Amino acid sequence: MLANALIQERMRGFPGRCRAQGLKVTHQRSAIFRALAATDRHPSPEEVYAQVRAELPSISLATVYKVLDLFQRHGFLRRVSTDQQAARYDANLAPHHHLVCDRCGSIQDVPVPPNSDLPAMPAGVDFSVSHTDILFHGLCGACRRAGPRA
Amino acid sequence: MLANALIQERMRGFPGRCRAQGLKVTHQRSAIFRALAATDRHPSPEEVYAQVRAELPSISLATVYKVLDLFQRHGFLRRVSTDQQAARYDANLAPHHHLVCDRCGSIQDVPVPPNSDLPAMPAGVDFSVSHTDILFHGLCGACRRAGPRA
DNA sequence: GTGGCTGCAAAGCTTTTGCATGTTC
DNA sequence: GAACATGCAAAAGCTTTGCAGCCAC
Repeated sequence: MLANALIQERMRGFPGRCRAQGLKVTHQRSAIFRALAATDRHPSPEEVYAQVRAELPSISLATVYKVLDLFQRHGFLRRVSTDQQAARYDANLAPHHHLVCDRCGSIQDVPVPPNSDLPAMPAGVDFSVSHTDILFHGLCGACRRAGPRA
Repeated sequence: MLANALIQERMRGFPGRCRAQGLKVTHQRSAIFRALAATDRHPSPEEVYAQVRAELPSISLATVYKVLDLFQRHGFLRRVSTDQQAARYDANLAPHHHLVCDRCGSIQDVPVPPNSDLPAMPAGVDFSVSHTDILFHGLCGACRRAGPRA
């Protein structure tokens, strides 16, 4: 669980930012955004749904999918690239990388060391980069200690 | 289409490498591996299936899935991390990064500049890294030229 | 009041599974 | 011949869609 101060920092201005983009502020949207702001575990839509249902028991999974997609298109969230089946979302918009455990599927944040550069694109490639994702694949501490076959 | 020399280079020793790992060499497996060795477009299972069917019309999609997974677990292929729905596979095992077009979904290889280092993991993080994926997201040349809304 | 949002249910796409048959070694 | 691989069909995820009713503005 994250510090309350960070959660409130992430929630600050949420209604205003929605309205600035022409989005209506509904209970469902606030609850979904709060569920993501309150964790650094990069939940899947199903996990967001489970979390939000505690607060809004009648919300539907379809709404969760629609809102997550909406938030992503408006830059409130990012979708984490992973080769897992289910999508994973991240409300941490500060620059950081990800550690993806290939056994249990957990995703941890890695802060970017202050003086580090992103890898450079070679000159002359016909592509305009909007975001660089860095994923370290391997085994998280718990899975590594669980042994080679657990 | 890739140069024949590169394709043959990638196919070289394929039967021996299978047997060395205790895998039987079937027509289906050879055709699937060749389909991936012959392209740098990182095809999805469905695309591999379409390609291989030209040669083996009776192959099933389930076999394609099983063999792609098998090859990945034995290190013959890598699965590209992307947030697209369908998996994408890559037979290029040389170090390289990927350009992922967020509009059309195409994936291009980027050679790693010779003197570049991978981003470092901060010390003290409890995670053992086996592979680092670097994904540049953005728009490919064709999509960018197609305009902001195409 | 109106346009946009939600909930529901159905459908769509991707992937996995169980099992009988066929193939490699 | 034994062990393993394939093909089929069914099922299991995950995600999207269409639409009637509801809600924020």
